[in-house]
Amino acid sequence: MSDSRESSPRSTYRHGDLRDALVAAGVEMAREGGPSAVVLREATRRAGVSPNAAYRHFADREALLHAVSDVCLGFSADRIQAEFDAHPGTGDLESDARQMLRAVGLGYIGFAREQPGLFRTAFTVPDDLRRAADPEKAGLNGLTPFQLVGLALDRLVEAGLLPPERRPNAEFLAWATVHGLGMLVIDGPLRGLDDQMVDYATQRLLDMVDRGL
Amino acid sequence: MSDSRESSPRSTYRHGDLRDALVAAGVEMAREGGPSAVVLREATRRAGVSPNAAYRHFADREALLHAVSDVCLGFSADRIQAEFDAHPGTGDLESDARQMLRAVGLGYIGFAREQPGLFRTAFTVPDDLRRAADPEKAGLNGLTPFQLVGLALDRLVEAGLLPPERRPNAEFLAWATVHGLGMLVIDGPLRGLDDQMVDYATQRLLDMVDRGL
DNA sequence: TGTACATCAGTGAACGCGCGTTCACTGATGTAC
DNA sequence: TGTACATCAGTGAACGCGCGTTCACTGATGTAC
Repeated sequence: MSDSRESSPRSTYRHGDLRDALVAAGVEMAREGGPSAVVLREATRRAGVSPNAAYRHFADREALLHAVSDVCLGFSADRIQAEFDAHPGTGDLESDARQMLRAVGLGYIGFAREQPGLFRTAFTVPDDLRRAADPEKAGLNGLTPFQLVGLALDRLVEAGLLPPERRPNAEFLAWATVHGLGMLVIDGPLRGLDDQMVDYATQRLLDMVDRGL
Repeated sequence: MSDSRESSPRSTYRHGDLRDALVAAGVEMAREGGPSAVVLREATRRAGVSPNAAYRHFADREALLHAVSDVCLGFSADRIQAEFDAHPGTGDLESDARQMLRAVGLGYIGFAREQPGLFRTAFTVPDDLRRAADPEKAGLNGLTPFQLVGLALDRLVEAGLLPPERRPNAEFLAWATVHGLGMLVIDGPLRGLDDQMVDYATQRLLDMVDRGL
């Protein structure tokens, strides 16, 4: 303490929670530029740590990216949940079930539009690792987006609006639909579309799913 | 000719069609790794030319990527057209119209699965340029994928299967649907899915569109 | 309570790499006379 | 048909950059005695 050696303060030494700090930095980079913007060196820079320190916590860049991607997936689940909460049930089984599915779609596309970088990071996995859609990549409520869609579909079956024999794997259909619009709008040829037009397309898309499922 | 100076052969000098050679090289790179794999230096290398030679034909890397992307879009149109041709009309207006829309979907998803790199290059534009879906990014038949969807939808209207008031902008809906499945399957969380399962999901997705449009 | 020691999260420097882009240039080609 | 010349598609070398990753290390911390 009163030792007067010139050693620098080293306030960052023994960081405490470097792993989380790196992931948090990675998420910010993902927010700004999607998965390819998640750069290991930059993450350490933002965490105030030397580049190689990251290797204490991640095998390589890929491992960091996966961790970041999982967080993003959780965020998307939260966004969908928020849309649920904004549309409380009326008590009518049928309309509530349909509202719930719409809420999933709205939340999903909302997330894509509001956080395109995080969206792309959550839903495009890097080259080789093929992982299922299940581990603990959940939101605050403990559910993944995939499970939230499933929940909504279950309600539709309960309400008698979806024939039970069409229930299995129906997640893929609903999911693909909103995913496609999200992608086209944030990253594809539909980029120029103004907000109003996207709102409109979203509604019509959800109508189509409603009718077509 | 008989000049015995030691000057190297320079067979590549005055290339002849360097622009096309660079685009072709770019397409091959895109095929292997998507848009981010389209690397200017590598393109010149494959064309047997010095790196800066590219700047005679493209303002920068971005410009090359756009040219490559346009070619990919044309390829996708060709693939859709091939699916058309594989399902010749029976004469029945209704079923032909429906078959045609299905063919667009099948061709689109087929292209995504068979050529994921080209698919991603065709349908994800780089960061800033927001361009409409129209210039001469067409296939051999002179039509863009977007226009092909439109054609199929027009037939549905003619056949009385799609109410005219729902026709405007219906391209977005059909497009988003197949685009989403394509993306999820080649690049997203549905990557692990085996071919059979993807076929099945595709059919059900097209059923849904058929019913829901 | 004090001391010796093993652990291991961080440091600092360096590596090789491939990228996009710019520079001043050269020499094959097409055109005007 | 032959010659002078402008054009411009290519060369070759170099730049600065930021990346991922590896190396040998150091010193704060927790634990055993």
